[in-house]
Amino acid sequence: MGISERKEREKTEMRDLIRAAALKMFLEDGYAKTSIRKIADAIEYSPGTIYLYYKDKDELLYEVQGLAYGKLLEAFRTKANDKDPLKRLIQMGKTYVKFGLENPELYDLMFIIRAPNNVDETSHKDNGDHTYNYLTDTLEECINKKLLRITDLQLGALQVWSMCHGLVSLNLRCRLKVMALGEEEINAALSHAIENYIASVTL
Amino acid sequence: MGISERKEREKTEMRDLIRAAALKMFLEDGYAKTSIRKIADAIEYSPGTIYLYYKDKDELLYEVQGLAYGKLLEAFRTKANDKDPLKRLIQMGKTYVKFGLENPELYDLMFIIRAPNNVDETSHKDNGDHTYNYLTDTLEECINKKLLRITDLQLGALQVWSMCHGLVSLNLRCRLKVMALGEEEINAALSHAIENYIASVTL
DNA sequence: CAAATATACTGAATGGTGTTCAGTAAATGA
DNA sequence: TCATTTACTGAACACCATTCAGTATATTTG
Repeated sequence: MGISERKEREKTEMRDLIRAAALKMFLEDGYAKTSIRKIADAIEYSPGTIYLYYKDKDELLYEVQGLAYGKLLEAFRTKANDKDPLKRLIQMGKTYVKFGLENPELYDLMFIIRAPNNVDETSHKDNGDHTYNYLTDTLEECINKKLLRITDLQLGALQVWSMCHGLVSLNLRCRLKVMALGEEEINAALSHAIENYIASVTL
Repeated sequence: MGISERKEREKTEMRDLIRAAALKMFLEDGYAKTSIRKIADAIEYSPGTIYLYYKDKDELLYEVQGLAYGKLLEAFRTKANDKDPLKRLIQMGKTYVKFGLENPELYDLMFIIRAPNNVDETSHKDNGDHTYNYLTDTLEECINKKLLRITDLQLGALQVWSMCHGLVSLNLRCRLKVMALGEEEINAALSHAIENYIASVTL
């Protein structure tokens, strides 16, 4: 029976269509401002149809998060691949911050938005894990080669990630206003902060 | 004329009433889930009345942020006041993280929610500034006494704050799931991370 | 004191949101 | 050919922030 296979194909194609439209609109206008109605309009279907393919808006967010984690991983692979793990670590930090500042809406949905807690995890989790592992692998190499003041892998990863996320998210949410810096100065400060931090944990 | 003074008083009393109800409900249910209608219900006025005292929901958020910054400052003053600036810095870090984890909805509205950009700043800003200055003052003392690997005050403040905010916000948003730790372990990890970080920048 | 004005408040209405579901029309299977 | 399954629709539901004509009370003026 080729029919059921075709139906299967059409089903995943429809899911892809919805996901793609959602990604585009989430990127442009953000998750909150993108309504199911608008997505439905964009793909020329009725709002109800989307619910035949996705349980709710959260599940759609979850899928797009998977794509976004993949994009970040790709950025790491192309821009943070120095042989020297320490240099790679610095490249990673800068790539991460740059990624966040250049894709604010995407970063938002990846790490700032309240995560849906009603969705089963599949490929989404994989992409997230792979990206996180890219960090732990690099960090492990640094630790093994005794390049860092850091000795605990998990604790180190938590620190590096938190520092980078803190820099990006405080800036995206305009909470660095208290520092009374111009936009240029802020970007420079973020860059300096990440360099300076890695330097301070380097032996 | 005592009348206009009484009217003035009544006006600020009404603002206080609304602000207090909003604070309570924001704390319990979060900003997003607290509707103007619910606040109006709680104080037994109609929704329209709230708009006679606050321009919009954002302005209400802005006011409550002021209160929240004040609460954090109070926590610093009572729990992070060691004479030794280095010890004080560590106390501050721990106090900050504890504050965030114990008041998730408050922390949310202080540092994670999209800031309103349509509001004039007054006492809100003051509270935020004072809290930030508590950090820079402590850090400045550490730098002056040459206790830290940090030399630039602003850069140092940015780093310390970002690290703490990163730890809290990643955890509040359940993004530390990738680390596959239990709740107990996570809390310990956050505590360790902050200690370990300060230690690594200590001379 | 009475009339005019200013103030405080209401609640229905507007235009949005996510989500559901009875109904329809087309494709498939018997 | 007819019954059934499948895909889709769009109106309806219960919310949301915000506005504004209308009302009722309080104050000021003549």
